[in-house]
Amino acid sequence: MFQQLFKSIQEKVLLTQEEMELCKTFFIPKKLRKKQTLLQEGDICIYNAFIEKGILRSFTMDEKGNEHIVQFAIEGWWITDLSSFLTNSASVYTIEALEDSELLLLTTSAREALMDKIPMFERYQRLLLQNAYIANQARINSALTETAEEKYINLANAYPGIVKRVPQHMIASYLGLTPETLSRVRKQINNRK
Amino acid sequence: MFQQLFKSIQEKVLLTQEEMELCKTFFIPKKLRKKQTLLQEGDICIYNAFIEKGILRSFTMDEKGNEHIVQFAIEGWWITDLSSFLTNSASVYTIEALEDSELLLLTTSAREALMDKIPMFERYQRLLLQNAYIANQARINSALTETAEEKYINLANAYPGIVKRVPQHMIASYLGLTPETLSRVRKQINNRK
DNA sequence: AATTTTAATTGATTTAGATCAATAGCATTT
DNA sequence: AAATGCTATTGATCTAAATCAATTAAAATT
Repeated sequence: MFQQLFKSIQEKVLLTQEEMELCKTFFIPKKLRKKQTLLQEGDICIYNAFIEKGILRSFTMDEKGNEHIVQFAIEGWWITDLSSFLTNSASVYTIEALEDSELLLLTTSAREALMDKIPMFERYQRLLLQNAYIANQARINSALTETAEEKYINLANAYPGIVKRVPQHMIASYLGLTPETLSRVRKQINNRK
Repeated sequence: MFQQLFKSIQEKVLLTQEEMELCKTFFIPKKLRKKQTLLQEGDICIYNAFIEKGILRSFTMDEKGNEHIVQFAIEGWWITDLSSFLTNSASVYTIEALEDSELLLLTTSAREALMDKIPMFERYQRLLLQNAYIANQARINSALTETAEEKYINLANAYPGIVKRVPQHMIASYLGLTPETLSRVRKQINNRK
């Protein structure tokens, strides 16, 4: 149940055996079936979720009913609406399982208690945030500078696991393209090969 | 010299008088005149910069010579190329002063030493990263969902200080628009008033 | 296996914003 | 105050991607 989590932690910091045991007590295991949600838009996000197995997405819905995917997350990654989670404000995102998934949930208070009791856990959280920050900067830069085709090719190279696992129209949504445009982009790429 | 920095820190965590004195010894003061750079694309970013006074931007240059502004930062904010800073890799961004500016610089090793000696400084860094992460998520969502006009109006509301202080074509660049488009968007908004 | 639902493709048309080009408005420098 | 270099505006045209619409393909459900 905790394999992926401790693998993720140990890649970044060193915990003692006792700290790892203590750590376990703060998480709430949770299974989600495909299409079930961890968070509904408008609700307050009370969990920071680590994914042991499966894949989830977070997305917004605009006035016209179009979904915009803000994040995908697979095994070994964390997902939450950080803004809602940290400030107890209504969430603008919905978080949904795209496959049957197994999660380890951390409430705000459990997260803070863990960081107070295990300083290396706070470091782990900071290192995760640093990586997420870098990834988001790269995504902003991509949105500002790349064509539809470049966006798709770069995503497929950087995260082949996600592109293979997720319906194509969701990849389009993540890239800020329509499904039709992504279909044509892919056709173009194949024609050239 | 350290007013803004300690104001920023104290908004997030509590340091003792001794910790604050210790803290000061790790920073390198630096003045930049308008148009001078803190970092050139291709160089390794060895500083994390806190801005006591002034305003800076980080940007990339594409093959056609177009600049794309990734970040603005004013008094009380931090700026760096986090990816280059943390991994000692060549920077893809240039960081430049838009006005005469006063900075406090932290090298990688100084930052790590500070975090080891003052746990609350690590917490401060984590809290900064959390806010930056939330802001970047919002910006990604904006790029995916908003029209040119919405992007401009929302930026002007969220950061009036920056929009007033920076040339219009740089605001356009930050929003992923051409200067011509932003000029027309502004005209439209004014015509309606 | 048949039916319903959901996803992807293809074509025709539209549109938001980009590009190209010229002009006008400011600041700075001489 | 003339000249130089930025900055913003305005108009004409172009284009990448969106939208609308229909068809085909693949999953999921009965």
